[in-house]
Amino acid sequence: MAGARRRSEVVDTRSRILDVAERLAQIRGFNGFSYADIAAELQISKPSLHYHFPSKAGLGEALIGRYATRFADALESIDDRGGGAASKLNAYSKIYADVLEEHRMCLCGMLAADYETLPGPMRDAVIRFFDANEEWLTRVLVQGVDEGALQLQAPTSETAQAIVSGLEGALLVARPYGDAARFRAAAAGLLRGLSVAPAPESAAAGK
Amino acid sequence: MAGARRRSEVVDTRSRILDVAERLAQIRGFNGFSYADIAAELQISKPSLHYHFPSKAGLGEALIGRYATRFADALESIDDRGGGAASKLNAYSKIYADVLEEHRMCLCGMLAADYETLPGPMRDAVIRFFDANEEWLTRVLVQGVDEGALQLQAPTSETAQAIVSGLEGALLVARPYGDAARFRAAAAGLLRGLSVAPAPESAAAGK
DNA sequence: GTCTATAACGAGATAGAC
DNA sequence: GTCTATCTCGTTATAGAC
Repeated sequence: MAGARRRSEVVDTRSRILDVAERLAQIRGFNGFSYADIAAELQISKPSLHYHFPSKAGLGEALIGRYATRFADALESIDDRGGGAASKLNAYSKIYADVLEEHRMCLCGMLAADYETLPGPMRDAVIRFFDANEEWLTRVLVQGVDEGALQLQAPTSETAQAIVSGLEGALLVARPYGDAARFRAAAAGLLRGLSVAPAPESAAAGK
Repeated sequence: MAGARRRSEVVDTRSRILDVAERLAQIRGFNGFSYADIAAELQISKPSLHYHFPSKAGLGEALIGRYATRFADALESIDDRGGGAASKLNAYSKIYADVLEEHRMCLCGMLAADYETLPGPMRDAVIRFFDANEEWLTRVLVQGVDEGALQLQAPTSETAQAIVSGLEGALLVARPYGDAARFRAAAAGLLRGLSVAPAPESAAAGK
């Protein structure tokens, strides 16, 4: 029976720590929050945090790991839903829009800004996050080209890179303005011009 | 004769402080460097820095002010050089490429990430920087449309916003990879697809 | 203008009791 | 697992001599 009912609370303390740390990291950057901030919000002591995450570097690794897993799940769920490449790209863009809705930056976009100050393992995980996004996008773009739904203006992998960085930049700049419309305009223009050159028959649909 | 020959040194101490602080802010973020870092690099004491810039918030304001002025000068210089809208947009993109060459992020792109932690005056200055960039880009896009050299796929001001955020994002993501080609690919794809839809006669040039 | 010395605070982290 | 108490260090900033 030892360990029979781990995680019996409604939400795990470890998870609640990660939730708070994640939000703070997305809003203030990895160097913009402290154990004291998390402790105050969860009303526990700093040493309790250190019990769960001995070092902030380790906390940071756990943060990216969970975020990347959740992101990968979201991409898998888009695939499972089926549909054309254009609708998948719109769903992809919506993930970013939802992040902005909470007045957050993408965690890994924020960590890309903090990159020079991050411990090695966190750096590697940030790179892996972008790589995974680009691989998924590349698959979707190839599907779109095969379907005849997309006409790319540049090599597939470069287009994937431009989409990732374009959406990250749209988040980065829109957030100070607190303007979701700003993000939508940049994202729509990006997808339209860069890759979602719709097949002629749907060109005037405008939806 | 008092004040007859201010700034007699080869380079002003104040300017040298700003130079070092600027580079550190662009690479590590505004919360990622300290007075001690600047002092060590210039081999002067921390209180000497405080003589020139009593508070870090003031230093930050001076940082953005000088950066924005220099940026505006660069844009004016592009205008003075004359040429078509497409070549102006390429020159604009090159400003960003040159920043990446020094392994830096755009100062205001970095400060956009740090935005929530910045003092009010710095926030305002960051917004003004993006506004000024978009105003200049809007003028260039209008020129390009008038010339018949550009065909926009979205309203002019939205296209300008997408260019700024697209280039900022391309810097943000390319920097961790240490890959200038990554930036060039994203920037080229962005300009081509978003606005620099070249007039039919130059479409196949590919230079 | 630049220095030494120091204040005042917040950071990440540990010891050890409960 | 959580706590109080504490450590050590780095941070911005000031006092006051030169």
